[in-house]
Amino acid sequence: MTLGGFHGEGRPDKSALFGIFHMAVERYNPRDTEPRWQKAWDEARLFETRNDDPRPKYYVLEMFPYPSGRIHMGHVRNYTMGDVIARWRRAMGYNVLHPMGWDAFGLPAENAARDNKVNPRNWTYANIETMKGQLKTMGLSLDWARELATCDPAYYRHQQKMFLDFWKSDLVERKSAKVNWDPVDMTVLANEQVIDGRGWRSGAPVEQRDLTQWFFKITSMSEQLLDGLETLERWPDKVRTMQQNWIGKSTGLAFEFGLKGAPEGFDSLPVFTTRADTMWGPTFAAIAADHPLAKALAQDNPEIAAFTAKCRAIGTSAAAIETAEKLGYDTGLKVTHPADPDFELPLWIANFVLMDYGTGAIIGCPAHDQRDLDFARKYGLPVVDVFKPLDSDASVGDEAFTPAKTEKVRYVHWHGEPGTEITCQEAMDRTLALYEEKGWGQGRVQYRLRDWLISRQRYWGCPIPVIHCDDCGAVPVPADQLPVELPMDVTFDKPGNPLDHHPTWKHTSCPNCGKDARRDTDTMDTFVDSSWYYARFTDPWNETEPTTLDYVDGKNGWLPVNQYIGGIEHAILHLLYSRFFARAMKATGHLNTVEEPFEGLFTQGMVVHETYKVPGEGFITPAEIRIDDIDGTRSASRLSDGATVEIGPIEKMSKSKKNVVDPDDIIATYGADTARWFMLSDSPPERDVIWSEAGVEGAHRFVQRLWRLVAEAAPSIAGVAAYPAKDGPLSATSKAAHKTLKAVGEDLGRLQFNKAVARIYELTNLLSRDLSALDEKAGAETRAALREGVEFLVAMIAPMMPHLAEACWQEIGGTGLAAEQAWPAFDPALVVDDELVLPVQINGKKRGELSVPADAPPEEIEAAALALDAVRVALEGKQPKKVIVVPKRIVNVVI
RNA sequence: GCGGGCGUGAUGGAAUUGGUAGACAUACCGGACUUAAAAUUCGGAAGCUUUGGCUGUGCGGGUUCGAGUCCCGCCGCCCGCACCA
Repeated sequence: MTLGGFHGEGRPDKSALFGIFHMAVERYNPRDTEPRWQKAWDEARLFETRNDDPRPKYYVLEMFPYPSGRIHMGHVRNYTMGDVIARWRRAMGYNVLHPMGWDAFGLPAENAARDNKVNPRNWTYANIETMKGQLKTMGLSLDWARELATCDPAYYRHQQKMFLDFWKSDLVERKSAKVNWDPVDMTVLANEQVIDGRGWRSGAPVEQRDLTQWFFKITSMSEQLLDGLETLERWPDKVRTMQQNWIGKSTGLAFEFGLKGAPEGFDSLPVFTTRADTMWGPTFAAIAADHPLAKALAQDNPEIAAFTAKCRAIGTSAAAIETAEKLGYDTGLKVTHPADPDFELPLWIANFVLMDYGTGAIIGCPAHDQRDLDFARKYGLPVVDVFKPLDSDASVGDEAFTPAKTEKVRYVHWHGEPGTEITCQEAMDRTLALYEEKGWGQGRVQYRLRDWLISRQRYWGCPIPVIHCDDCGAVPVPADQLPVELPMDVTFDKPGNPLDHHPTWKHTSCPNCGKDARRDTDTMDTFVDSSWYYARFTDPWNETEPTTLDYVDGKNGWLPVNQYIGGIEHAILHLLYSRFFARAMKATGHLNTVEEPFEGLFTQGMVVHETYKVPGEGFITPAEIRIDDIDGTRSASRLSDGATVEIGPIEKMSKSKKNVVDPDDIIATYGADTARWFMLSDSPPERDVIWSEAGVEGAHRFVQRLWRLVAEAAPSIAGVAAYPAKDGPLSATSKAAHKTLKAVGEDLGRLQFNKAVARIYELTNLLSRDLSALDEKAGAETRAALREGVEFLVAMIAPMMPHLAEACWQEIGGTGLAAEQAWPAFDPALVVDDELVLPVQINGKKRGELSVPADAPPEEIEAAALALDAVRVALEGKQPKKVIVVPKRIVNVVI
């Protein structure tokens, strides 16, 4: 299972050397040819895109990488898919924008700086250099002239400007809030970056802290972000659903309880409920442990203080929440119902009420809410049925009655006539109308989405361009002082924020009053950087503005991105932030019209690989082992000493499992085309692909086979004009070629690369039979038809295996570069069959076949089917009950 | 718990959206070539079978002339969200 071996040197194999079969054709040697073609593309500047090109535009973008050091197989898969689309659209006549850049800010650079005493900037740029070199070996058709790095002041100066513009437009806010603190990364995190109560990078349980921080007011666009999802027809439903859930819209009734005996300043208690129809069934009210009223009560009641402390101690982790029992503390206070001041309820503090959602206070209606019921049963609170099923008079036991809102029920305890049978929705609507009319409450829309916390107590990020003055407060850095650049002389030897530790950087004067003042030492969340890079690519040369309105969107502009490709892990984070940013940029004049930045989104699956373990020692890499397969039983051993190796489960490639395959090794051994072809074959692109040595070998065999096929045929078809065979023995081949061309185009349009690959295999199998029969005696028509077939094949592989396509194109004497050739047009007349083979069924089971002209009338087909031997035998001279003829599909004789 | 997706040979997966199930590939087996292997090339292969067929797309029903595909009920796996009032 070594990656080196016999392929590497590209020496011709023996059969070719001795000319056993056809003329001697040397093995295709990608290591030699691929760099040559890459150079040819560069010199021809084929992939540099002009903004003023009049052809229709197509913008293909893959999520740009974090410069971690080296590219991995996930990048190879992602960028191969994007490149296929880019090259194919180019061949279709579009002016294609296909740029690449670097998501270059982030914590790993700081960790590297701390551990290896290097500057984060130098570390980052060194990684960019390496990875750019790796991407170049993949043969991607990228416009490197537009390359950008988010850590470049030339980029982040515009981000600082937009931050200030957003602030002016009331889209930014500095506020004190309970925030997520990651104790390992020593910074705050946005809600979206906390997964199961842990930091998304560090995995450490986050703590809640009250801090004053900068927020983007993404909640001001909740409704637009939700509505916009409807328009994203070329997004996966899964991602749309996830965003919908994240925004979490709910509609209901907002009202206020009256408060009796509460501390000074607490006259009423605002509450939100989605079940207005249950307003006559509550038996208690409850507030969160962090509710201001609970805090006030805790101040002079040690028991309450102890209880609220206990609630907080349970923590926020998923496991803790799942096992947590409902806990409550009766405050002794009473609340009064908005519709009837004499209707009093006890006020509890309960651990299952969240301060983050709604108002942090609930109305407890046990009969129709499971949580409330559990709580009521535990503390012996009454349970009052508001409505019952139509067919039963039973009261609620230990299971709350929570029918769908559209279900009709019988209301027994509400403001209307008892016994009314209506749907819950109807009852809610009526209650809401009544409450609004009487002034007891109002309809309200509630969202789960929180504002986007962007402050990070880190060094390697975009500085927040704000100066804090004791007299003037937070003051924007004046435009002529932008960018606020990061200092280079920083140390990472003590924990915390290096910008804060820097001896001089933060000290400045107030732009307003001139007094001594301090710079904001926080930097922006790196998701801010990636929220607008797609717009910057449209004119990265603009020094004065983030975008150039003529080019960014609108009539002659690029946005929205026509096809965006990346991992599902950004379903909420990056994609939601970017959608917000586009709207904010439009609101501040940095975009003309576009609100949705990504018209088409594709989320590709992961690259996974078997894991290997030496018992007692741990994981080892695929390169260190060999696999033996004896009668279908696979076993593995270590190359160095023959030790037994356990073959473990297939998992996402990761350093810790050591199941990674280095793209450099693969490209050095097999070439970029093999790696690209393998990534596109077999697995549907949205699913995980299992990287296997056998699979790569198979892909490589096809590269060699196709090359041999074309090279051997070249002398016979070079200089021949391509023309399809309309009749004769080759007409079937020509038809297959045109059909394949049509189908592959359709597959590529839907990003179904695996299907396109399978069709190309089929055509190759067909052509190889015809080509091996080709000799000097072949007629002009045969040569023309085969020439066309080969040309189609080259055109179809060109987006996927661009180097091999160039080599083949050159071999058959094509002019110019394959990368510049137009996608061929199929002949509509050749993709329809004039003779069809119809399956003939008897009672739904296939019993024969029938060859008929495509335009044969159904009666004729029926007659022919009935004349078949198999049918005649089955009929035994009787009449069929029914004969179904589905044109171009099937005949079914029912007996 | 809620929401979404999936279940097809040894394996990855096709199946024109209700019309020949298993395309194509991987692995495997056999022939040719070779001293031998690799490479190449040709061929085989869902299962059972009394050779006429029968069974077969997680399981059980249903609709239909016809179901991998649609409907109902289960089972299993994956993903997302979750004490969201």
